[in-house]
Amino acid sequence: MDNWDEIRTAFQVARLGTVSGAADVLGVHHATVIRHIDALETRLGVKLFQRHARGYTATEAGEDLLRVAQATDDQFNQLVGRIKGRGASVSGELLVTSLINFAPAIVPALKSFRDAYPDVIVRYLTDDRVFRLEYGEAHVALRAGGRPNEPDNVVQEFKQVSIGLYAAQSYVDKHGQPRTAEELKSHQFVSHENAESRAPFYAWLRANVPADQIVFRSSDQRVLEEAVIEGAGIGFMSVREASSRPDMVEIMPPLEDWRVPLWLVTHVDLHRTAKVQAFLKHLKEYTAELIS
Amino acid sequence: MDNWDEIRTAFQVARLGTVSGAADVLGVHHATVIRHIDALETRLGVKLFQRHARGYTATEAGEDLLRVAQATDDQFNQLVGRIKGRGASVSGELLVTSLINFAPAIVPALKSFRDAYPDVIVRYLTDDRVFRLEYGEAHVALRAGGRPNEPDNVVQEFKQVSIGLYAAQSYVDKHGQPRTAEELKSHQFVSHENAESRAPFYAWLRANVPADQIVFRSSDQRVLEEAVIEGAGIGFMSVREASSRPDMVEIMPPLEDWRVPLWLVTHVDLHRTAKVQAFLKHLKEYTAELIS
DNA sequence: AATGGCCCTTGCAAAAATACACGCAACTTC
DNA sequence: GAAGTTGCGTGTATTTTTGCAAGGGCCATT
Repeated sequence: MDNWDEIRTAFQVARLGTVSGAADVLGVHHATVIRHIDALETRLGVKLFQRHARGYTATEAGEDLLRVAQATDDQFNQLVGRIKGRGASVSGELLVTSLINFAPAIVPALKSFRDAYPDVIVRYLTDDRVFRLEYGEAHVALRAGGRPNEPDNVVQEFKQVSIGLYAAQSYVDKHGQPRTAEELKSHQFVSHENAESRAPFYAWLRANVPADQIVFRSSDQRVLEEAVIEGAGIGFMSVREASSRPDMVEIMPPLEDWRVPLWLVTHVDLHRTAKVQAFLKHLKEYTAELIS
Repeated sequence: MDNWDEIRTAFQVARLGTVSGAADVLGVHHATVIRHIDALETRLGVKLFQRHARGYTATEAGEDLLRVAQATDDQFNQLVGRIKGRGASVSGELLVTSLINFAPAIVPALKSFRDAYPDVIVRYLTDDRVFRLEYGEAHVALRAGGRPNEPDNVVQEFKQVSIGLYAAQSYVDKHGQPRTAEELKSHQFVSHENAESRAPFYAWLRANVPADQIVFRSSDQRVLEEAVIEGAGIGFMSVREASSRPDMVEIMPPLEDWRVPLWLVTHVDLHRTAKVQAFLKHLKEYTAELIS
């Protein structure tokens, strides 16, 4: 059955009993209604209406169509109500994604958001791969590093994470605390597996510390943090993370250059929706206590 | 929600995930599909799909539409199946109408028809007024007298009822049996209330018997028959009806002129349907034993 | 019996929807 | 990485659909 519009036309004719009445309701010309009915009957090979001087009377087939189309009309009206309401209200699912590193900061924000909008079901996805907003994999993504520039994505600068150089108290007890840039070069370091990491603080490390002093490498940031905490060497850590731990020793004051910008990214098609806007607003207001 | 076709288009896009695929299924150009989606989204004010290089991915609203439209598609397909099946098979209601006089003849035919087609529900309507086929009041009408000539009605000649002039044995016992036309004029007659009745045998009566000899009148044919049977006077009765009663005396042999033609009338919109055709065929085959 | 109103029907012109064609971007494969 | 495939986006021409207006039938009322 192609051409649902003809069914809709026939529905109104069956409901109202006249072609003229249906034409008025549908906002089209009488002739159009007649042509729709004729086309539908021809395609079905069955008369849907009996024509007479006072209008159109539905046959059994027409009555059957009336019942089905009435249900359809109701369903569609409800659908439109839901869709329009969904656009205006904050409900349904909210898919947020980030690197796993940000989970400790994001999760409380999500919890708080859910408290504010109990109709929302939160799904927070983390993975090493970058989720593709344009495939509908996420509504909001938190990205770090260089400004994302995918087309069709709306990018907002969110915050900058201050990064400092730290060692565990146990490391300092054992190896001493470097005081000058020259002393640094003889210390042991923890760093990222990928030597060409684009992060500015890793670039700084490559420039200021011999490669053979980097004694512990991993591809996972959480592993690197653990290594520093365990005293395996000197390494980078967010200021916020380090200050929440009692036994971290700041080796150098954080440099401007080391700061990592964070970006909130949404797909352009979803950016305007009330739900996404509400979440972005909530996240920014929550920001005071935010981000490791 | 106007434009159900756009919902159908969106349904296929949501189902298949690509505009091109939907266009193939729908048998239209992919540009048409894009325009439908754009129009629908503009009207709703909500994005139904996220566009990306691999196709279209449904948003929440799109998913909702998909579910509703899938149900609608199923409903419509079932509807088409029922309607086409109804056209081809013999089922549903069959509305037959006639004057009450023919009930004794019609009812057995209807019974036999129902035995042959058990899926049919028979409704047999009788009334003094003429049922209007064009309003869908009946599928098949049995009419007597002059050939019906309403437009849009298909008229078939069915049978002719032979009418004779009869009296009850009790009447003959009391008043004797007239042998000549002259003797007839002094007998008592039962006739129709409406003196101008167009039936040819009543015209004959008016021409051959003085009005004041018509001593019993009624507007109901069944009453007139009862009157004749009770011996109230001489009256017309179908040959078949009279011959089924033992105590009827034929006053005159039936004249050619008195024969009443019967007509089977159907509305042109219904005449071609299998159900009506089956009934007409059945009725004609049943005709051997038919019609009082 | 005549008349006005309502409604359907049909030919023709205008308008709208559609197909076509080309361009572009992303992904796949060799 | 270069060529091929797939799929979307948009301007233009064509086809289809629609609106218009005149015609005719039926019904109810006068």
